[in-house]
Amino acid sequence: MRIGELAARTDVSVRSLRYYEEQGLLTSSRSAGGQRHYTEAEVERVRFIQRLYAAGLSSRTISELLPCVDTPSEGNYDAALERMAQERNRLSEHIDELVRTRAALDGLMATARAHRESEARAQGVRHGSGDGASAPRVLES
Amino acid sequence: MRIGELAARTDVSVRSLRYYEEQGLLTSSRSAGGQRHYTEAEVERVRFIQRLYAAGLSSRTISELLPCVDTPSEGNYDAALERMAQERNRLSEHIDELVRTRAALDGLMATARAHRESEARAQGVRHGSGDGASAPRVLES
DNA sequence: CTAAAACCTGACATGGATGTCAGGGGCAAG
DNA sequence: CTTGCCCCTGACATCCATGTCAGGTTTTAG
Repeated sequence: MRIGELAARTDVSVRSLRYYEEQGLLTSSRSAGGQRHYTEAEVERVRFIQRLYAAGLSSRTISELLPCVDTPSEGNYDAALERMAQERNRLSEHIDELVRTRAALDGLMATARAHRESEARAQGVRHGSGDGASAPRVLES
Repeated sequence: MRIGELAARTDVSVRSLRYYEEQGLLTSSRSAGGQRHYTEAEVERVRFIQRLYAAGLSSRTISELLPCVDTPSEGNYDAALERMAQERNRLSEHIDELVRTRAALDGLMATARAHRESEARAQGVRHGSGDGASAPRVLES
């Protein structure tokens, strides 16, 4: 398939696909006229690349990882494994942090709801300035 | 405390703290000479801001959320709640994606280990070209 | 054959958080 | 007062994935 179709099927812009190739993350065969051609396999590969990007890996890191996927050969196992383990850790930490943030957000929402309801209970209150209470303490880790 | 101390205690650069203020995420009182002064409360606030950044919220989004934390008043609850719910979803999706990516990484590592061992078993093999097997299929979602 | 659609390369633009530098004050200790 | 350290503003730099535009070629449909 040509680049446009790959782009459509992966929801990644044509621009980005060319960029991936520039960064050595993706390869293509070329037609006589110089146009890029891809096989089905590239669809998954692009999705995988996107996933790694979403995980916060830089294209340089990705390009260090992919050779191991491409051409498993003795040389790159150890280095790649270490690299992957390292990124796995980073990723886990990041996930934990996001989970904590989500919890904080939940706390914030709960507090907001509670405040809204207490305000609703005290009907006919003075408008516009709330109750003057200090900010809800939802910021702790 | 002055900005340098806040920076040290939150592990956020002085530059960034000023930037937060510029974006309306943080306020400070000023000394006669114009220097920023902060209270203890700001330490937690900065940490919270960092957390939201880490969760992928933009400073604009954060600044839409924080007023609710600061001055809970009728007007901003509904909007802020909706906003928070929305960001919570984004966050959850993001987390799921990262978890999937981590799983994919685990698969990759397992495959790499397996290959290394199978190569170790077949001792004295020709060096440098692996076994010519096609790339491990670890890319599925 | 021709026109439209898709592709090519190369270059410059963007956004967002942050780094960094310049030139000038504030403030405490000696 | 002076020295040293921290602070101020403003501006420009950087990184990185993408967007976008220009000018030209290839492919495909009619």
